[in-house]
Amino acid sequence: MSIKQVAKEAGVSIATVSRYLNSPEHVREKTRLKVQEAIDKTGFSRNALARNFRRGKTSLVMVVLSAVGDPFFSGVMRGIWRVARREGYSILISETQFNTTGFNEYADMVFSKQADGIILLASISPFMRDGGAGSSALERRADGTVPPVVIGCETVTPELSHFPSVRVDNIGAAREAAGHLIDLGHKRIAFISGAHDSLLTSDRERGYRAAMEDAGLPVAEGWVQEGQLSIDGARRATRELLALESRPSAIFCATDEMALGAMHEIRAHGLEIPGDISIIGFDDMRYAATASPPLTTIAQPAEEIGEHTMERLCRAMRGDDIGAEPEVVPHRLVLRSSTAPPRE
Amino acid sequence: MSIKQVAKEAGVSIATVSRYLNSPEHVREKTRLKVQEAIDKTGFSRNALARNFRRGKTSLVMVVLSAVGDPFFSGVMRGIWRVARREGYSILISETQFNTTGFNEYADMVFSKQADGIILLASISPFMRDGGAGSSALERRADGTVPPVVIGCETVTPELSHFPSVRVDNIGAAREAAGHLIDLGHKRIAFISGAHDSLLTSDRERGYRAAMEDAGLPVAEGWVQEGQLSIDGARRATRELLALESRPSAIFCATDEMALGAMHEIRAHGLEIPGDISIIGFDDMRYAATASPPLTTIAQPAEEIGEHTMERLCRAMRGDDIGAEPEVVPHRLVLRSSTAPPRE
DNA sequence: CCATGTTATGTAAACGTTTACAATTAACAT
DNA sequence: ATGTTAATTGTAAACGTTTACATAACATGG
Repeated sequence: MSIKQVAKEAGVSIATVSRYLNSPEHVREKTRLKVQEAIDKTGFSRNALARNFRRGKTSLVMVVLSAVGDPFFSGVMRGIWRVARREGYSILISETQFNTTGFNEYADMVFSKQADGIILLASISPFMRDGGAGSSALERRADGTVPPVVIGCETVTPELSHFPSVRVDNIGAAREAAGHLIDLGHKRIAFISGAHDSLLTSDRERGYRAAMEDAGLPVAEGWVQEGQLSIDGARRATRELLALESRPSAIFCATDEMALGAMHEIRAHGLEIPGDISIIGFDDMRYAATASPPLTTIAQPAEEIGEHTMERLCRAMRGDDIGAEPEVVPHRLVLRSSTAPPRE
Repeated sequence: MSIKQVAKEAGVSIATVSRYLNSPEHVREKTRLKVQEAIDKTGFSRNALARNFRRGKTSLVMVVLSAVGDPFFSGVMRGIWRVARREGYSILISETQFNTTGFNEYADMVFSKQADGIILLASISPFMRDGGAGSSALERRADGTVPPVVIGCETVTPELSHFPSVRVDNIGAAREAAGHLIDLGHKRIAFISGAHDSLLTSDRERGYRAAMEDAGLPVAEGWVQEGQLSIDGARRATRELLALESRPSAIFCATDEMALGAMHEIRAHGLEIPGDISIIGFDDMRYAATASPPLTTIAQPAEEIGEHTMERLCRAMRGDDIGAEPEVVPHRLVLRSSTAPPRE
């Protein structure tokens, strides 16, 4: 079962077996054969627990996301996996969903050697939730050590700005999305954001507001609604929007997920898309194209984001200094059929 | 940094510190205070690597699924997480997507202590891909040890039938779905399956065929198409179906994902759903309700499946004998607007 | 104050690797 | 042969915990 048995079986020392496993080129052909034979015979498989312990690394990377089900994240994940596999890492996933795990609890994971590094894809609180077990990683950085963390596709709060990120230019992209509606001739444009504390959508809201301002258009009372990043939330938000006396002729949803909800609600009211109301989303997730009508949206290069994020993290884990600058990847406006000039 | 430093700082032995961490009730109040103080002062956080090594368990469970993005799986994951968190496990996720990792490579993960147990949500090959590094877990079972594995929502091949599963009655449910179409008066009913080697959908196909046979309806040449479990695959399959001279008036898709693709293709041909063609899916994933028209489908209790699977695995990891019987959870036909009586 | 039982703490071994260093062997030129 | 160097193998310590066992401290009742 253990290296020791194999050594005995092969008539060599445990060091030789270990070497055979780690650098076979350093053991003589003849010995190699003996050892391999012993391994086959004993059915040995090296204890990863002991190995990782001895080497002081877990070979695990923790990925924190808000919802596994999100089709956009799944693209990012695929990119992460690709390089993880190449670099010999396994991926540990944590969903923040309802619980309010703070940043420090994740940082602690690397200090307590549960993972070698962390990728943050979700908005998490930069502060620890009170009552934590006396561990405060953010402060412990005083030791000089910063846990290897990379933030993918997420706006960074000032407190977390020590860490690098890989993302799209959310403000610019949102500006472009709103700009598209403005170019079509829309004047009454609403915005469905995430939650008020979601960093993810706050930059997009900023872009929306900037575009409106640039065009000299007002953002009327009630035109910015929270959609909770969910389908149902977006339906509620849309209902509010449709009840407004200055009902918008176009809605910019901060995520495709919410756009789907909005479209559903609009149809439920017997209105047409894009005839009565235009809709534009953000993410270009898998189901955007099969929506009816197919959804106009901003595409993010999900896999690329994943790959770059993981690559950067790998460098950080190797000990390289990767700085704290955000890496901006290109977005793209994807024109489909959910947007059109306003009717009037 | 280590327990040793804390011990020195607190003026106690390392055993006491360890006990303080694992069973504080066994250390005197006064000592507890000293130790806690020392921990705070040194900023100690216990090395999980060493701990797991010593205890011989990883506290990790590997979940194998075909695609993270699948909204149905994400429901299952949520259930798994809930009990994982409660039982102190973290979740390692592996996506089979393109690579053909076989069962043995996963079984090896528990023998090599990379994970304590495995949950299989995807169809994987029961055999090892050749060229594996001399490890054959399936044979090593001769040692009497069976790695703790539970199969969720998946039909089991004979080779894997040593392992328990938690799933819906796929045959019965598919029968019900096809039956619904038959009850509506459809006679020409097509079926879009997964891949030919996908265990997932083969039972559903069986149910479909059984229902057709029961009703004395023929399954004409070309009425069963492979949709590759993907949107695009389903679009291609649907295209084939629409080109048939005996064009079906209803299509039963083995998954909602494919149903979305089918609907998209049908609309692209200028046909109406359910007017010209009825569609029924399977899974009741999140986006089924927001499709246009909302999709009639078979709902599976995703979270419940996840919970039960994980619970059973926990028992297995604890060493209990959990048998190999499948646990069948209830499904439910969800009537929405994508099905209607045939026009003629 | 002693005997006794209970509870708290310390000592030291163990878990299965990896790896620095020492020791041996092989290879080769003299 | 003999020395010199390089390649291979062995010895043993180390990694940070947990835990069985031994010991010490304390409390209780006589």
